[in-house]
Amino acid sequence: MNHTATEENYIKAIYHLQHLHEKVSTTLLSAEMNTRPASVTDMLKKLRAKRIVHYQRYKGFTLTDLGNKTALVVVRKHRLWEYFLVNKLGFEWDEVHNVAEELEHITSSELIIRLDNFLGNPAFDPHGDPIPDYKGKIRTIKQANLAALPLKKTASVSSVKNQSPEMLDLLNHFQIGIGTRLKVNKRFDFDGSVEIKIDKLPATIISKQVAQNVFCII
Amino acid sequence: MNHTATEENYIKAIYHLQHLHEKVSTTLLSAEMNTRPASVTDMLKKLRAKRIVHYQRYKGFTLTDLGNKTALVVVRKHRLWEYFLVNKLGFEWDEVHNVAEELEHITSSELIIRLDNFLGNPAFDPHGDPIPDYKGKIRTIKQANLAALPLKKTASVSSVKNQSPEMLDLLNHFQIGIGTRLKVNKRFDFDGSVEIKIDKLPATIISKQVAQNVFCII
DNA sequence: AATAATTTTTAGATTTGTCTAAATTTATTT
DNA sequence: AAATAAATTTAGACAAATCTAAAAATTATT
Repeated sequence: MNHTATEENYIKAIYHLQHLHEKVSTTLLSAEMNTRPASVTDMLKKLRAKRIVHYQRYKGFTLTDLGNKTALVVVRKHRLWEYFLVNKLGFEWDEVHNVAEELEHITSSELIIRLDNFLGNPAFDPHGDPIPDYKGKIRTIKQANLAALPLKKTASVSSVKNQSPEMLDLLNHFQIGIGTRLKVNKRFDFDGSVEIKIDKLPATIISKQVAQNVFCII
Repeated sequence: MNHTATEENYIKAIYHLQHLHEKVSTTLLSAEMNTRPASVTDMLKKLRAKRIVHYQRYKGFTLTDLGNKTALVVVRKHRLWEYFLVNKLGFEWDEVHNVAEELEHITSSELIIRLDNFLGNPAFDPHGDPIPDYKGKIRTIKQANLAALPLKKTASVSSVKNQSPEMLDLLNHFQIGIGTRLKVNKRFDFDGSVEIKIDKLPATIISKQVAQNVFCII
C-alpha cells in the first residue's frame, strides 16, 4: 500500500477532523485542504478504491481501519520530526509545523524506527500532542483546560489546542510552555478570564479564549 | 526561484554528468534519469525558461551559473542528510542514498543551516565526497586512487567513486572505510591488481577495478 | 408537501511529467 | 557527396491533482 503525499495529507486531514467533529463533510474537508469540494470528491473516489475510506456518494465518508492505521503512521512521523526539529535542531515550537509537513512524507520506515530511537522514543511532541508508537498506539493522559481546572491546584501544562504562530507567540510572552507548572487563582465570571500564577512570576490574567486552549495534566 | 523535486533531480544529474563527461547529451541524461530522451527535451525547455541551462535545440546544453548554484544547494542538502543518517542515526554508508534522495528536496533553508550546525559543519559526507558550504564552496583535497598511489607510503582513504551497494559491500569485507590508513605494497602489471596493507591486518590483493575506485589523501 | 437553499457530484479543462511514434537534424560511412 | 545511421525534437496522448460551471441529490423552509 503506497500513497502519494497528497493522499497522505487528505488521510491525515480526515483523521484530525473526525476527532473534532461528529460528521466530516466534503465541504469541511475541502476547507481544511484548501481545495474545492469537487476535488475532495475526486480524492474520495481514489481513497475508496484504495480501501482507505468508506464512501457512498452523497452519504458521507469515514476512515476504514486501514485508513486509520495509515493516518496514525503519518501523525507519528509528523510528531517525531517536530520533536527532532525542536529538541535537536533548536527550532522554536511555533516554527516547525510547515517543515514537519514536508518531512512526514519521507517514505522510509527504517528511518522512522531509527529516528524514534535516536530521540529516545518520546511520547509527546513539542506541542504536547501524543506521538503514536510503532504499533499506532497513542498514550493518552487526562487533561483539563485552564477554563475548567480546579482553583489553587498546581498543574503542569501538557498541550495547546490552537497551535497557530499567533497563539504560540502569546504563550511565549506569558512564559507558558509545555511542562510549565502553574495554578489558577481565580476565574472571573464576567468574561471568563482567569488569573494564573507561575512560580516566581507575578500573577497575570489571561482571556477565556486563551484559557480554553491551554491544557494541563490533572 | 522555486523548483520541483523533479526539476532538482534533473539539475543535479546534469551537474554530476558535467563532471564525468566532456559533453552531456540528451541520451546520456535520459539514461541517468531513467526517462526517454523526449522527456529530457521537454525538461530542458522548462529549465531554459527558468534560466537554469543554456540550451539550443540539437546543439546541446550546459548549466548556467544559476543552474550550477542550484545544483550545489541540492548536493549540499543530500550530503548533509547522508552525514546525519550515518553519524546520528547509525545507518551503514551503503544504505543512505535513497533516503537522502528524498530528504534533499525538503525546501526549508533554515532547516539546512541548523542541520549543518547540529552536525558540526562537516566537510565530507560518509562516502568521502565534499559537502559544499552555505555559499556553495567545495573544499577540495588532493587525491589519488590505489592504482596510482606511490608504493609503500601510508595514505588515508578519503572517498570512493563507485558508491553502489555492491562496491560498498566489497569494501566492508576488506575493512576499508573512509579514514582507513593503508599502504600499497606492490602493483602487478599483469592485471593491474594491487597488494595493500592495513595496519594489523594481513596484506591482501584487490583488483584493478576496485583500486581505481578507492581514493586516498596523498 | 412543494419550493428554495445548500451540498455534493459530474463533466470537461488545465498543469506537470511522462510516454510512443513520427519527423527532423546531425553524424558517419561508403 | 549521397546514403545511412544515430541522436534529437515535435506532436499528440495519458495519469495525477486540481479547477470551473453545471447538474443532481439532500436538507431546510415555508
